[in-house]
This record gives sequence, structure tokens and C-alpha cells, in this order.
Amino acid sequence: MLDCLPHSLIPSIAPMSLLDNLNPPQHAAVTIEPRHALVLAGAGSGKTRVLTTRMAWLIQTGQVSPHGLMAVTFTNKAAREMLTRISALLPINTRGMWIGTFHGLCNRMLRAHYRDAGLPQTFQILDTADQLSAIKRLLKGAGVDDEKYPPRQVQHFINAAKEEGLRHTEVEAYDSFNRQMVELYGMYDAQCQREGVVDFPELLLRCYELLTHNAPIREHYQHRFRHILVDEFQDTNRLQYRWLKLLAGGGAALFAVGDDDQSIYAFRGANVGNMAEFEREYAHERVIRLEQNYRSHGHILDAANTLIRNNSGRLGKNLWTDQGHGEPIRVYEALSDAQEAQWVIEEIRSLVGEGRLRREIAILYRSNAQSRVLEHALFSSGIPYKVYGGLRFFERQEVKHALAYLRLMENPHDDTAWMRVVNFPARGIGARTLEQQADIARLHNCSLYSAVSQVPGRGGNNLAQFASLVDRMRFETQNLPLHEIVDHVIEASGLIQHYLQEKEGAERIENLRELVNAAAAFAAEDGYGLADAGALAQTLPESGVELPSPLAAFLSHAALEAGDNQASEGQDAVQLMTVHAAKGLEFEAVFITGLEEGLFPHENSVLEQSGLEEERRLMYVAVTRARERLYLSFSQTRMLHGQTRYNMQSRFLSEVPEESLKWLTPRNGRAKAVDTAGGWGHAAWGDESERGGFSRPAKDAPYVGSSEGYSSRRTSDAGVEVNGRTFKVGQSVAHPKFGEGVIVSLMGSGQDAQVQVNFGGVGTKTLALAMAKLDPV
DNA sequence: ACTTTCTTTCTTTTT
DNA sequence: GAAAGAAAGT
Repeated sequence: MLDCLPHSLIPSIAPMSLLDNLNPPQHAAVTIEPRHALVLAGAGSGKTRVLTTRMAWLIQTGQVSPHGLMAVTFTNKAAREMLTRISALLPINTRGMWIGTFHGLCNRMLRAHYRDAGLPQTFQILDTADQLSAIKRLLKGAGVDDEKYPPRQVQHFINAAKEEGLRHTEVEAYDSFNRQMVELYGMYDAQCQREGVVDFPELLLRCYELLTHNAPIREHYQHRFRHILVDEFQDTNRLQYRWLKLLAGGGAALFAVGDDDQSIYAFRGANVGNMAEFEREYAHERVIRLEQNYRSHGHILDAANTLIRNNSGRLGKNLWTDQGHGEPIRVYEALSDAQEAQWVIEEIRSLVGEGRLRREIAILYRSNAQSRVLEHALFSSGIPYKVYGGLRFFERQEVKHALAYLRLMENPHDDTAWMRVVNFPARGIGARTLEQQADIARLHNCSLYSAVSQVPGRGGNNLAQFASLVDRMRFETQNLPLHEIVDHVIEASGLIQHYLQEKEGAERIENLRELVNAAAAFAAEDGYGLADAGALAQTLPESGVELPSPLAAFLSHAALEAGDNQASEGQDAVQLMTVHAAKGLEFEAVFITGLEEGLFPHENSVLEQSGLEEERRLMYVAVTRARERLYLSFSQTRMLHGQTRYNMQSRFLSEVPEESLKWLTPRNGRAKAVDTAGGWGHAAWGDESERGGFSRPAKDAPYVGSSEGYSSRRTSDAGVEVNGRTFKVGQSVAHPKFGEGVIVSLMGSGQDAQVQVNFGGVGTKTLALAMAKLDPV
């Protein structure tokens, strides 16, 4: 074991500087004995600091060499942050250290052991969009009805199974629908294998299987990594947890940091339960809570604490601060979304007038659709702003086209890449020809590239020309440096020529040129991601690891790191983003807008307890982003999907302590009534009899209800007639139990018709018209 | 084979 | 209200 340590590393006492200024729990976490431990780190409690300081401390005290340490994060940004902070703490070379994302580290291992993992050396990574198009292609080829098996749903099924660690042979299928899904899963994996491509969850599952089935490789890594540190542990899925356990199986210490209250990614497979399980299984005596918050003023923390207490099954944690109460949270009720935006503008003006920086002001919203009104208002009032989210560099169509050519040069059997650019720019290859080609490929169970020579006629000719174009590009760039390869390809493929002719093509050309720069930068940076190359070289030297080509490394990089969201640092601009995107960030002043039932919490989430609780955690994350000032706002009406909606204020508003709030608009009866109405739980949705008209929430077969009976979104202006009475939006009605209310929307028709009624203090109810005892007033 | 028009469907998102 | 996909027109 000791021979793993470099000679230069002499065990020494940690100088005080590393551990200085840590509070007692932080100190305890950083210096905890080398066994499994769980750190429950509340928002703003110094989580990243603890993580990086522990790594530095372990290295500095000689307990581990940089080489024997692994740190896993979810995002590349977090991984980079960790690297910079470690370099700042210790004068060590972080190159080659195993610090990265789950996917990045798995990719590294699979590249090193591609043969043992059953992959071609040139395997390519499919991003979500590539995966979807691969699935569409599969469904088409197999003649599967994509109405009954929507590609997105198939994709979700496959990914969910993989994230549970299940191959198609291991998924239980209890009905014919699921049997078909499982079948498709199997066919999809076979297709990927044949094409030499790997999707995101596959990176993890393959790596997990490699370690499970191959004892020498497993033991090598188990022996090598003495300390494994995990960030954002609440976001891990089951497979990631198993992967960690496996790697730590040789006696390594697993140091997990997370906050169950900030788990907001259950919808994509994260399993908060991993935290409780980890505590029970390994760390029951070594759980440390970081509860002192260094970020927010008292009222803000009180709001967050009170709010999150409404959730069940928490691991338990209460943030406190010694910073004093600070200012109260300001609440504003707007008449319309536009007016809400206008109010935000005015508040921002006055904040900036007080001398605050615009970049220290964030406007948060639940869903991206809400940003437009805000952007419009900001734009017309001339306030600089940046919107986060949206298209990222490597996801732009012109960039993906260029990457597809590069992928084909690496691996011509990548059918997804083939289909993407075979007729782009247009070269007279139409749907008919491609169908023929696909049929031949399916018949011979070979790639589209291999089938080219057998396609008859003019179409076949054009295909052959395209194939030779790819071959030629590969040949002509053989010995060129990476950025020149890219430069050659964007010209030779005709992409530049094509966009020159397009009206809006200038920006796309610019992006293609930028891709050349990105390639140059990538090659320059530690010599094409030497982080990888270096790490590979130290891995199982005896197995003769072959380094991937610069192009292959660049393509991995492009798939695994989709690049920045246009927002550039530096300029002083107001920050706009979804609450999800704000996780991990902090601002002096934060606006949480659109606090309305149906929006936040989102209507698709309120039916299930777990969904509602995730929304509440989301609200918790939003609130805890603010340092000094927090503004909450909602609007009576809002344009959504091209229609005006009438919303109630969010239940989350009433879950914040009254004494921390300062209403900027008069609190109307409605808002007051909310307080006295008490428990929102089931009551908010009315009792069973009123909803009895349409199916129970079908837990196991989520799509049962969506056939045609009612269309949940279409609001009829003309009104709906049920049992001889007509109901219209805006009409006043009376209900024996809820009292008087106003119809806010109508859905469906006939006996299935539903109505949303705003009963003021009682809230907005959705009722089945045929069942509810509603009378026009 | 390519272009235009209609229809549909809308959370959240990293890798 | 916008983007993507399908159907229909050139």
C-alpha cells in the first residue's frame, strides 16, 4: 500500500492554516477518521469547502496520495470548481487525479478497458438527443407503432431501467405493453452495440458491469482508491450508489456530502433514499450535520426552515445564523404577469440605485416559459440581463452536424451520425433511398455505411459518394493536428458553403469557426485532456493501455460537456434562471416569481405527495439562494400556452411565517382565508366523489387516462353544457361545501367535463361537472 | 426531392 | 406562442 505513495510525500502535521476558520462541525467533518461518513450539509453551510479541505488535509497529512483519491460530482462545473480550490489549498499537480463527474470517470475507465468492457476502441457517446433519434430509427425499422410507444416514453423506460442497474433480461414485464417495452430495450441495446455507441446511463452501467465481472480490474481500483468523496449525494441514483459501493468495497472510505432537503432531481431518477440507506448501512455513527448558514439573513432562513418542515421523512436539520434577522421578505400580488414583471423592474431599479450590482440580483421562476415576459420588460427598460439555460454550444445544430462528420470519420458505423448528415447539406439523397438503405442494413444486420454498396440506382450512387467523402476526409486529415482536422471538415463537408447561402447563416458559421477554436483550446489544455491521458497511463500499466486519439478524446469531451450556456461572466447583468438552474448559486437579492398554484407547485406534481414535496424542496432551494433580500410575487392572471389562466397564490406562500413577511400589496381576503383554511393536503383537491368521474390516478399504468375522454388543456370559450346547464369561464357558481366561486377554466366535454373553480379562501378546486353539485349563481 | 402549411404539445435537466 | 412533426403542395 505504502509503495503507492510518491517519495516526495512525507507525512506531516497539517499546518493550522488548512483547518483555520472551520467551525466545529466543519472541522470534525474534515478530519473524521478514514471510514465511511455522511455529512448533512445545509444550504450555505460550507459544503464545498469541507469537501475540498478534507481532500487537501488527507493529502497533506500523508494519509493518501493524490493518486489514491477519487472525488465524484454531478456536473463538470462542480468538478472544475473542486480542482481549482484544491490547487489553491495545496501546491500539487491535480492533473491525472480522479476528480470528475460520474459519467466522466466511467468514460475514463471504459476507454482504458474497452476490450474487457466489450466496446470498440472508437466507441462514441450518444447525448440525449442522439439517443432519442436512435430510438426513433429503431421503432421505424421494427415497424412499431410510435403512437402506442412514443419514442420519448421508450427512452425514459430504457434509461430508468439502466439507472436501476437492470438489463432488458432483468426487467419484469407484467403486461403486454411492458413486454414490448422490454423487447424494445433489448433491440435498442443490440443496435447500440452494433453501432459502437453508448448512451449516458450506459456509461455507468457498462462500467459497473466491467467492475463486477472482471475481478482483476475491480481489485485494482478497489485497492487504488483509499478515499472516495461524493458531492451532492442526494442526487445519486441507485446505480451510482451501487457503483460507489463496489469501488469502495476494498476498504476505501466513502465520504458522502449532501442535503436531502435540496433533492430536486427525483424526476430524473435521483434517489434521496440513498442517504438514509447509506446512514443505516455504513455511517450510522459518523453523521455530521452542518447547520450554521453563512449565507442568508434570519428572516430568509426562518422562511426556509418553516417551509421545509412541512415535508415528511426528512433526515432532520435546522439552519441557523448569527447574522440577525435582516430585512423582512417582501411579497407582491400582481394583477397580471406583465404587471408582475413591471414591478420587478421597479424594484431592480431601486436596488441598483442603492448601489447593488446587477449580477447580484437574480430573478427565479419555476419554468422557462415564464422568462419571456420578464425578458421583455427588462429589454424595454434597458436593464442588462442574462438568461441561463437554453441551447448550449455543443447542442447547436450546426455544431452537432460538424461533430457528426467527425464521428463518422472515427467510426463510420455510427448510424445516428450517418443519418444526421447523410443529406445535410442536401446532396440529393431522399427518404426513399434512405429507406432502401435501412432495409438492406437490417437484412444483413450491418451498419448503414456497410450497406451503401448494395443500394441500387442513382440513390445508391449518391450514397457511395457520401461514403467516399467521409473516407476522403479521414484520409486527408490523417496527420493533422486536431483543430486543423475540424477546420478541414467544416469546409470539406460543405457545411460552411451551405450556411453561406442561408440568410441567417452568419452566426452558424461563426459557431463552426468557434468549434475550431474549441478544438485548439482542448488540444492545448494539458495536451488534449491529459487529465484523461495521464490518468489512463497510470492505470494498469501492465495491460498496455492505448490512449484514445485526440479526435476521439475531443468527441467524448463534446458529448460529456455540452459547453456553456451562452451566459458570459464579466458583464454586470441581472441573472434570470429557473430554480433548478439556481441550485448551488447565491445572490444578494432574489426574486421568486410566479408563486401560483399550478405553476409553483407545478400542476403536474401536486397529485402525488412525493411530487408536492419535491416542489417544496425546490421552493426551499429558491428561498435559500438569497443573502439579504428576498422578494416573492404572484399574479392573478397569466398567459400560458397562449391562454389566460387565473391562478391562486401558491400554498408555499402560506407556509412561510407571517412575521417574516412584508406585504407590498394589501393582503386581500383571499390571502387571509388561506391561513385559516389550514391543512392543504387532500382537501385542496376535493373529496373522492367529486373526482370520481375520471379514473383513479393510475400508478402502475400512467398513460391509462390520456386516451381521449377529456383533453385537460383545451379551454372552451363557448362554455360546456352538462345535464342541461351551461357553464362558462368567468361565471359565478355555488357549491354546497365550498361556497361561492368563479369558474376559472373548463376542460373536456360531455360527462367527462371538468371545471376549475376558484373558491377564494378555500382554494381552487377541480371538479367533475357531472358529479359536482354546482349551481349557477 | 424539397417547401410550405397545418397540427400538436407543452415542467424541471446533467451527463 | 413557439417549436417540432406530419401532411400536403410544388
